[in-house]
Amino acid sequence: MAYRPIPDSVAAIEEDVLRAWDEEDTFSLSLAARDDAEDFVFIEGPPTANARPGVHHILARTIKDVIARYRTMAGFRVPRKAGWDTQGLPVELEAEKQLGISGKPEIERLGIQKFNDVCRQNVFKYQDEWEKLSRRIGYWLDYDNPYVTYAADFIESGWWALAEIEKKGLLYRGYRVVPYCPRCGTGLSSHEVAQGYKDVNEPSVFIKFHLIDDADDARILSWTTTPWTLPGNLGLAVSEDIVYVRVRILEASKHEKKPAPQGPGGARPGEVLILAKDRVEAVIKHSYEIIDEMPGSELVGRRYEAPFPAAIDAEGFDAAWTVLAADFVTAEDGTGVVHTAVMYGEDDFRLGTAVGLPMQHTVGEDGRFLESVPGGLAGMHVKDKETERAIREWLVENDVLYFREMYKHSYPHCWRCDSALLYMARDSWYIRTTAVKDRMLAHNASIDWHPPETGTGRMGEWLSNNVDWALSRERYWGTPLPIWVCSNESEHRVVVGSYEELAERAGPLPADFDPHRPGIDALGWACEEDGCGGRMDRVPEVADAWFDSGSVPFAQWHYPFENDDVFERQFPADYIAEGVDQTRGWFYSLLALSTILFDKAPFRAVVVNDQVLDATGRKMSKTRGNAVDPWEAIEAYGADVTRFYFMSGSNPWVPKRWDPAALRETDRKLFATLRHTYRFFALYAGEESWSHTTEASSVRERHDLDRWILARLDAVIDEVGAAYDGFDLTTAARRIQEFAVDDLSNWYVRRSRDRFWATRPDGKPSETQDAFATLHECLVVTARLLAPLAPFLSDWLHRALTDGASVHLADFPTSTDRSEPELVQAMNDVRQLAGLGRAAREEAGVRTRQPLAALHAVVPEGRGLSPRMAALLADELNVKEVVLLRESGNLVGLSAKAQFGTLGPKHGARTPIVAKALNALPSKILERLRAGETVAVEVEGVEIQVEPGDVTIVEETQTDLAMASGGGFVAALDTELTELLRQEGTAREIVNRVQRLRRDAGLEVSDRIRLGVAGSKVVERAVSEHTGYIAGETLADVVLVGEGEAVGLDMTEVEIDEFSVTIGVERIER
RNA sequence: GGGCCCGUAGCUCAGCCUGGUUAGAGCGCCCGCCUGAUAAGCGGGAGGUCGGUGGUUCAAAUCCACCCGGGCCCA
Repeated sequence: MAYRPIPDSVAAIEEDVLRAWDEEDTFSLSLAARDDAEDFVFIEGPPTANARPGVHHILARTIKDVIARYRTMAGFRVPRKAGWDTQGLPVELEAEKQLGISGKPEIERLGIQKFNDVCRQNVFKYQDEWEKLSRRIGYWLDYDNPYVTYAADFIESGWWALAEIEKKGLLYRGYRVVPYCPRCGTGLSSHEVAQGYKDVNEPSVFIKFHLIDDADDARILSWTTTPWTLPGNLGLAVSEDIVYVRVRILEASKHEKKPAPQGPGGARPGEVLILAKDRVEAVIKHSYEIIDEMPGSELVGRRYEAPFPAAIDAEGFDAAWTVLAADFVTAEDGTGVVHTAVMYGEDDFRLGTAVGLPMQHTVGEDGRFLESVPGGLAGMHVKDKETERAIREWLVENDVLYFREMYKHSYPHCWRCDSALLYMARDSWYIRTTAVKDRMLAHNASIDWHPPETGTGRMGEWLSNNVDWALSRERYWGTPLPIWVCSNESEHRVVVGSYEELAERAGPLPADFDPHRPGIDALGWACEEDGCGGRMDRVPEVADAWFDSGSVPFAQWHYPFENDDVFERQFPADYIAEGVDQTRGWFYSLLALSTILFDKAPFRAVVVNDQVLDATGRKMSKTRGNAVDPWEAIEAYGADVTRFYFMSGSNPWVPKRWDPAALRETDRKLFATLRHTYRFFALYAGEESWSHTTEASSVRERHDLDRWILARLDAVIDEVGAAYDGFDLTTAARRIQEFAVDDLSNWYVRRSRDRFWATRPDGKPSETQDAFATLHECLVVTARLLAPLAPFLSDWLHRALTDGASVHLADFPTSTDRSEPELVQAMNDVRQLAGLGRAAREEAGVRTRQPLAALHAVVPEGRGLSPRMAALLADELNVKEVVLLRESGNLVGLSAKAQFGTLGPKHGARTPIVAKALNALPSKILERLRAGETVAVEVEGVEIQVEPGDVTIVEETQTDLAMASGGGFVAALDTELTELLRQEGTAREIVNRVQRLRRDAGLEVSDRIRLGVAGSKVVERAVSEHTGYIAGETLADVVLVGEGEAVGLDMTEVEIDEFSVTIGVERIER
């Protein structure tokens, strides 16, 4: 049969394969083929379909795909449901942008219904693009039946989960300080905050709080990096254990070169300031004297003047504007006195609750100061530059600013809209994840993390500092919280766990019920508590979108309302794979919900990938304009190459630089080699009319090269299988590449070339069938090994080699018992010697085409070189014979290399001296050691027993032959040229020139020719002596030597060394 | 301030867990070779204080401590 010619272009190959997949629906077939098999469960982490996929998504999706394809081939059924994350802030932001509005008031003015309609339409704005890219890179997923987080079924499962959480008493409403985005108008969960830390340089201020009724008229000095919280100040926290001092400002500045204070504010000579003793040096900019020292406890209870007196009505709160004791205060930064704004800090809020401070806001939901705030600040946005200036002016006017300086720190920003977050006390719904912290830690420890340190470190550390999950979002497009609360008594509440339950209470629902706002907001009923008479209304919030993604394991099946059996089978998942940024994102939300609802780890294994950086190692970002378009990459290099590059370059969890040079290299190295190897195979299988239905001899009877490459193949099958099993895709990729390039192409095919044509020049019968059968098997198996990583070329090759069967429907190869350790070792030795022999040739300046008489070789002790191996080596190096120096008895001396591993424990500090002595041992003693004797040797006056294992003995040679050595091997070439050798060399040169002429003339490899050669006597004699050889190599039926003979041939002049030769090649028509 | 990762040749990375003699690949560069796969392939060479300092040890890229630089994540 004829094997298909392989297209030159990668794109053509990949398009061929894509077409085949579409036509036969290979993905479905691959699932159907495993219908009765055990499930290997994968969950697709849902991408948000409201942004274009980037090149890093190829990395993440490749990992997912490789493992799924491998497990399928290994005998599992691996269903892969696509999924889309469709709710939450990102979608709302996109809608706002499209509608040209911004912020909650404008949304409500427009109407929630209209707004949510736009959200819904926008969700799949980029879905096509995601699907297109995913298909093109060969990421197999069931895109026809995806789970969609906004679907009513999906949301109902979420409701069920929340009702369960309520039943367990883990759902509560709390007034807590949360990171709040004033632009989005919602609090963020801790794992969202985790996404948005940025380094900022902001003003921090040292404030003088004027004590009331103080003998020195002293001011307590406090420090804050958030001046906007000062109007909300209600207390000053000190530590009872820290020592505080009163310092009096003297006239001169302490820092002569840099007179302080900088900027406005400052302190007048004679003014008395109070702060922690340890902070004086760092904080006080003037020269000063310490006039008193006291523990913080002495300050507690003192009253001071409010910096913004009217901002808060503290009538009836005795603790307001007093010094308070708190255990969170340290003297490590600031002044050892912490300004406390009850509503704007977690510690502050806790302290305020404890001592009874008023809970009043000075900042509104929109991030602007309320009317009560003096100084013209009302209505100003707290984070604006002008606001900062206005606050500063107020502080200066009221003589409370001591010092202002820029302070660099990292501060959380909204991960979507980039606004600086404000810590604000908000009413919010929580899941009490802290109640299951230990269980989460235990489950996390059971997960097979790749790499492990992400599990133990990043995730583990995070979990041990777990805080309750702030679940609610005061937004519009999301899973509505199914919580109905009584208008009379907030303790009367119902968490609705299904639409059926809702219908029972609120009346029948339409068939196509949509649970989204605002429709759901209108549903209510009379409070069911006896005699209450209140009305049950839904709380206005929606759920954090992470709640949706965390619900995927059950909600994708609409569990528990249907598909119980599927869910049971598919939970927990066997593996997931996402970016490291999901540690506190999806990985966490999965773990939290799974622990609360099922007390199980939601996935058994996870492969974490890091980012893809640009070529210079910087993060890719749209704003920087250094993001690589995934389509460009695929057009330039193909999907296989891109996938393989990501997998083979380094482990997925190492940050990667996008390296076009490495991509090209990947193509040239592995993929081009495979294409060439196939082309070679197909060409000669065609010439020799071989097909894989041809009977070959049993492996035992085959040539050394065949048995060797098959032994290697088996070893590689085991290594690659084990690597895939262990999620070690990088090792799998590298092992395959080494085999395909180094072993198969660069040695097996290279050494076997002439075994692929039946008419061998030497006239001996060849084992062509065996060679074809062996190469065919190697190619088929390599395709299968490679299939998960490079699904395109592997499938193309597999189909071409096996009558059209897709590689993705094949089983993963298993090794058979064909290992031949001695043969593999011997072949390694030969390859070592071949390398050294080439080096020796280069040393001697003798080209390989010139035959030489002999190679004198040394192999490491205990190893030999069979005649067949020697012949192989002789052929490779173009020498007449290979002589083992040991056997020829020539030129061999011995030298020793001390083995530190065994010597060290025996000789301790004397090891280096002993080693030196042993390395100098004479051959006579080494002979005895080699024979297995233990020998007594004197080292610096001390006799030691040297055992055979203490040294490695290497054979050495003293020779004037061209030689190279290394690793216990020596290759020495006899470079003396006899007349015969010269002639033969010339004959080979002629062959080489003729082959070039054949190719230049566009001849087929099997075309027969008439050959004419003319030149000097030396050349003509060489040709005459080797006519048979030349004819055989060049497929010349007729060889005409000499000017007079080669008449009628079109002669070309070529150079061979110093001779000029004319050669004529003419195809013989048959 | 804390957690995790990384720092080895001009570049991209192995090796480190389990210490052992002259630290390996690939790319790039220089030189050479081969070619019945050929806009390929092979070999050789130059190139490294293994981020720094200290420690443990007969012996440290490897183990420990501290520091420096980079990244990610948090406070």
